[in-house]
Amino acid sequence: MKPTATRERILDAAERLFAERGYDGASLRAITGQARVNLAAVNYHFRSKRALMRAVFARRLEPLNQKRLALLETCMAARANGPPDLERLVEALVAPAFRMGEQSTGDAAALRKFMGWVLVDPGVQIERVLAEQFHEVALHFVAAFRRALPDLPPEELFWRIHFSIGAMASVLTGAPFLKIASGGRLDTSDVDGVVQRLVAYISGGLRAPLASGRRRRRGPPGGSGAS
Amino acid sequence: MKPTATRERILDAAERLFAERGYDGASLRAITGQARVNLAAVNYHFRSKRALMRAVFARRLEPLNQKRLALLETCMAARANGPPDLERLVEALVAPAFRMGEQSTGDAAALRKFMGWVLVDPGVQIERVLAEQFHEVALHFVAAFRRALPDLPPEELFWRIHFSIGAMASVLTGAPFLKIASGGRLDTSDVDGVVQRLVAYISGGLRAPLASGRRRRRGPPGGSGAS
DNA sequence: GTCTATATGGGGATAGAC
DNA sequence: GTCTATCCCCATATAGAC
Repeated sequence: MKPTATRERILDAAERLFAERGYDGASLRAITGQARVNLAAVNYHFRSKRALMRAVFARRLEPLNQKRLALLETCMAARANGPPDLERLVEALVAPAFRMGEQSTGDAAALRKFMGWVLVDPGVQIERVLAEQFHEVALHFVAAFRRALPDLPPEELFWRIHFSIGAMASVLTGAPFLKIASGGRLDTSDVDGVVQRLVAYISGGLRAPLASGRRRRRGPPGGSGAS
Repeated sequence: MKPTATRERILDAAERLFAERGYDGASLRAITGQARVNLAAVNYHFRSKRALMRAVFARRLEPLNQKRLALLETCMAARANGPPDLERLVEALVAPAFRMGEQSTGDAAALRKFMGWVLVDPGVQIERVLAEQFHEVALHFVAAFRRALPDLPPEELFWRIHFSIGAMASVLTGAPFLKIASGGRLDTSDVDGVVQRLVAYISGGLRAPLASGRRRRRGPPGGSGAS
C-alpha cells in the first residue's frame, strides 16, 4: 500500500463515521476497520483521536474557505462601485458548504452532516482550528456585508451572521425537526433548491428592519432603568 | 429522602451534565454522583440512559409548548380579523425557549444549551418524543404563519420554519462560531436583547421575497464542465 | 511504516441483600 | 425504593516485534 494512502483512508473513514455517529460514537476500531487499516495507524499518523478529528475538519475547511473567498471576489468585482449584491454575497458564504466533496471520493452527504455538526456542537472544541482558518474569511465577509448593509450597526450585523450560520448548519446536519413540522413532505435531496431557499431566507433576515425598542419587562413610563 | 425527590434530582443533574458534556460525555456515574443518588437508581426509575435522556427532554418540552400555545392565542385574539402580526408570532415561538427554567431550581443557561443541542443533534434520536409533543404546536403555528404570510407557498414556509428553528437552536447551544466572527465582542448574557434581535431576523427571513428561478448548472452554452 | 498484543481505564447495566 | 458489588464489554493508547 502506498505509504501516504493510509493517512487519506483514515481521514475518509473518520469523516464518514464522525458524520454518522458523532465523535464519541465513532470508535477508532470502527474507523480503522472501515479504512481497512491497522488500529495503531491512527496513533502513528495522528497523535490522538482528537487530533484526527481536527485533521478531518481542517482538511475540508481550507478549500472550502478558499472557494468562499473566490466567490466573494467575484461579487465585489461585479460591483466595483456601490454596494455588492446581498444575495450573491450570502450565496458565496453558503453555497460552498453544500458543494463540498462533490467530486471527491468520499460521501458528500456525510461530509455536509459532519461540517454542520462540527459548527454547532460546542463540545467538539475545534475553536482553535476554526478560529485560525476562519478568521481571514470572517474579516472579508464582515467587511463585504457592511458595504451591502451600511445602515446596520456592527453589533447587529455580527448577531445576524451568527443566526445565518446557525440556520445553515442546521440544514447541513439534517436536524430532525424538519420532518416533524412538514410531516415529511420536504425534499432534502435537492441541494440546489435548498441553497436557493436558504439564500433567500438569510438575505431577508439580514435585511430585516431593526427591532423597535420594545423590551420585555421594560421600565414603567417614569423610566427607572435600573436593574 | 422523599421517594419522588430522587427522580427529580436525577433529572436535574442529568440536564446539567448533558448540557455541559453532551450525551456520551455525561456518564451515569457522573450524573448520579452530582445528584448524590445511587448509581443503580437511574436504571430503577428510568429504564436506561437513553430513556433518561428522553425524560429530561420531555419534562421541559411540555410546559414550553404550553407557553408557546398560550402566547399564540394572544396573538390571534389581538387580530381577530385579518392576518396576525408576524413579529408577535415569531416571538411566541422563540421567546419561551429562552425563558425556560428562569424560576426553577436548575441552571437556566445549561437548560437552554441542552434544549438547543437536542434540537440540532440528529444523533440523539428523540424524534419520537419531539413528534408527539411538538406535533400539535407545529400545526397551530404553521396555520398561524400561513395566515400571516398568505402568499408564501406551503413548501417554502416549511423550509423557512426549519431555518428559523436552526437559527434559534444555534443561539441556544452557544455555538462557537459566534465569538470568532465578532472577535468576542457580543454580549450573550443579555437574553432579552438576543430574543429581540432573533425575532427581527427570523421575521425578515420569513418575509423574504421568493428566490427567482436562477439555478446553478443550468445548461451552459458551450458546456465543457468536465474536471 | 505497519503489525500484534496488551495495558489501563471507563462505560452501562444488573443481581440480589436490605 | 435503595444500596453494594460485580458482570461484561468496549474504549484509547502504547510497547515492541517485524
